[in-house]
Amino acid sequence: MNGALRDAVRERFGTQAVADQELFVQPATSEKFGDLQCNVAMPLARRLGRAPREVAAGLLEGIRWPKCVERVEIAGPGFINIFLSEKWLAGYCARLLQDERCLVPEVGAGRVVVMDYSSPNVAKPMHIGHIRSTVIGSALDRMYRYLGYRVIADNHIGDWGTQFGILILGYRHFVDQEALRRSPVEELERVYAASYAKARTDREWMEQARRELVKLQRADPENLALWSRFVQLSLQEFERIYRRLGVRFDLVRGESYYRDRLSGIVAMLKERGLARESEGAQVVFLEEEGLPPCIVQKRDGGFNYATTDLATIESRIQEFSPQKILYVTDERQQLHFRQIFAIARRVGWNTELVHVWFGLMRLPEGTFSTREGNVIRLELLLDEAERRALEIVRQTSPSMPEDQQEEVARAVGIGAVKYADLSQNPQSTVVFTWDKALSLEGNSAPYLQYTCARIQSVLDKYRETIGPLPSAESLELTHPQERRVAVRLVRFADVVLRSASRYRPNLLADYLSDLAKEYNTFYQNVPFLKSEPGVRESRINLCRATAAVLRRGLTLLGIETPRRI
RNA sequence: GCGCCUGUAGCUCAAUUGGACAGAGCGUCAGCCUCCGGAGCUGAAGGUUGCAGGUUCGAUCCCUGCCAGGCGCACCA
Repeated sequence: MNGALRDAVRERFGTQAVADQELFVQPATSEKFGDLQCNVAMPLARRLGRAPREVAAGLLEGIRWPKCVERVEIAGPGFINIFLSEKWLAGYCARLLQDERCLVPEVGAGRVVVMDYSSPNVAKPMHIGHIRSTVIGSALDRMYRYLGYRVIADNHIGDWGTQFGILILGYRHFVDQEALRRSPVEELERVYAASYAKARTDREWMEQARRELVKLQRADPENLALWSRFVQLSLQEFERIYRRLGVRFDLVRGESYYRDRLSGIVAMLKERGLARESEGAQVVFLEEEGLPPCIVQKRDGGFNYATTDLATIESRIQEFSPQKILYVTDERQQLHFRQIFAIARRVGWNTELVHVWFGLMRLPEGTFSTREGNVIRLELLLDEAERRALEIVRQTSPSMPEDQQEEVARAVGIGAVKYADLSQNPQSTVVFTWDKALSLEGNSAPYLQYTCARIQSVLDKYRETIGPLPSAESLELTHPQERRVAVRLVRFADVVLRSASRYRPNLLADYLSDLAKEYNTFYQNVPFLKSEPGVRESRINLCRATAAVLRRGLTLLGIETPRRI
């Protein structure tokens, strides 16, 4: 359809008239304006100095529409309203029902994208601040994979750096082995905090920590063994959380993985005249880009995160030749990545680098920090989510066996936590409250899961009382509400594409809740199991198609859909 | 001081990057047949999109200036 319009524009107004990327058709803003609309006539009219309606009329004259178009109207100042053929809509839903992929095209086939998300620090428990990167990153990961991209999800954990000197020293003096066995990461964090506090007032202690760090960097066996143990303990705990969240990485390469490349990066930057000495450090100046200078080697000869990130890019390009590398981090790193990307461009690395940033998570009383002691551990949040969900499941499904209740509570609770984050614009700041994070009503995961379970139940009932599910071909739209559902099903593929290409899972979440709402209206107001044979089968198929899209959509967001909830 | 972001219904959030009378959920109010799962459905009330200008057929969106808040700005990541 876009093609037909674009061709018509080119033919009548010249090839320069519109850019390739320009959006031509979009969902209509109201159903009285049809199913789709095209607004291209108005900007075009301005450029041509003609009346918009006249341009629209000229555009439509003799245009060769695809067969899905029933009729077209010009309205208002020059809107082109497109009405889809009912028969085509029904046919599309029938095809969607028979297609494993819900007719979502594999636009990413043959393309590679590296994704960098979650990335917690070793020796610190994951807290609620980590959830956005993990959940948003994981949703984008799933969407890109589904679109046919080869995705390499790399958990770039903070496992190297100055903090390990302090930690090793603290470990030697303060560790409580019993506590370490009980709750390893919690204990490591305590040890680190104690050592850090001492270092701030005690110069000698600070100096010792620095020596421990140097020993580690020179591969002293004892310190290396300790470091490696800290990493292992932390990874085990992270893994436990990832399992609960259904998050999986292809690689877990911490910063340490790139440590042997760091001096090479700096040497390369110097050689190309990009880095030069300033105040004892090696610095890349980025005046042309309007950015502040970026330090790539400290005065003491040590490297910092900028160096590591550059080395990481180099390594990823060499190993995977990705078209794109995605970083999902909070907004505070915007400047840092703009610097890194600018340097990468100067070096000549032409992989597309994208910083997908999201707003900070805060508490009502302000920013949280380890030092303030007001962090909320991620595991605690997940526990609470499941607990609240279980309470409700027990109320609403008292006859369900206990282990199934728990299983449902898990899916619902975790789903609610994820959905709370995924359903809003990533870039907005989140003020954390328990009730918001664990919302189980309104526009929430359980509403969508409930809708899926209801459809499942309808299908079960059909098989029980009528027979095997009907052939997928029989699908007709005989009620206006069916049409509303069908129009939305048709949009699914576009929504997935748009949501992925704009790095906005909330666009998909919005769509799913809209679809579920239309379906529930249908469910509530239009009989189907009790309607006449024929119509009944058609409506059952519409239910099935809806379920397929809801399930697929939720899976892309990383949310489970239990058969019953 | 410079830069990035945010400000939308009482509350929590949308709005397909300039489109048609700004939409949902929660809360409030009024309803839903011995009927497929009531975690549901139908309806009502609720708005000067922070403020003031500008650009044009048209602005929550773009430009300028204010106000309020968040974040960042050379050796932490």
